Amino acid sequence: MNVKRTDEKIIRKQVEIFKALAHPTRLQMVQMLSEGELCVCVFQEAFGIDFSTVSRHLSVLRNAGIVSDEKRGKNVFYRLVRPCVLEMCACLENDGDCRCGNAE
Amino acid sequence: MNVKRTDEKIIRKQVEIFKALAHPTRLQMVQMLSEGELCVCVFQEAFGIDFSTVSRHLSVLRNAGIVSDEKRGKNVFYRLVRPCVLEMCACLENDGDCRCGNAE
DNA sequence: ATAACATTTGCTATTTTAGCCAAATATTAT
DNA sequence: ATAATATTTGGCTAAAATAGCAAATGTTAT
Repeated sequence: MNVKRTDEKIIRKQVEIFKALAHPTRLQMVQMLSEGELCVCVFQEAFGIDFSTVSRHLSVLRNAGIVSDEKRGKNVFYRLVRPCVLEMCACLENDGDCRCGNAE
Repeated sequence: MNVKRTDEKIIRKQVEIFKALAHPTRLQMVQMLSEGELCVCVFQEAFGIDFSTVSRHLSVLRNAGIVSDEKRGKNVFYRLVRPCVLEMCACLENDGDCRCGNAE
């Protein structure tokens, strides 16, 4: 059988990105960033979890290349650098009736 | 701070889908299905892993609503029911230069 | 220099996921 | 009915992900 197989390296990168998005807190973080950059403290307040946990989640997103960070003063601001993830989420929201790209 | 927060139920569903895609074997399965339905045995051969493992991966994809299964004769065929995941993968493939939806 | 604040990193306990084997189930062939 | 084939499920173990606490780091204010 010669079914299409994608390059291993590409698969690994895609998996890393999907993995990063595969957590409720991180996914909400991404969506909160749709309006623009946010400081770490904002996430901490919004979720009411430990700072260290917030930081870890953000670093998962950063390592996957979904967000970038910038230090200004004593704060660190995160911003979305891969806005297409919002498209993905929007697409998935139309549950069961997803015609995006009508790939068929 | 009144940042946008998506409905919890929607988030959970999205997370389930991303989680399903967040594994190299499953992601390749999805891409193999882009050409059309495939029998379980094809995946088994392609990956050389245990049948039970193949079956488990497929059920993760099915529970997430990404594929559907149909039994015909003594075989079970899986097919993609959410082709937009292919769009997502294609988008992520343009590493670092993803302008899809130009959401910015 | 010291203190206060914001964030990250090291460590540990807990939970979740992955993958195999063996057993169960379902379908077709004999 | 029995055997052979295809797939799923239960049980188990190893590996990975999550979350909190405490300590470390870097930045601004005193």
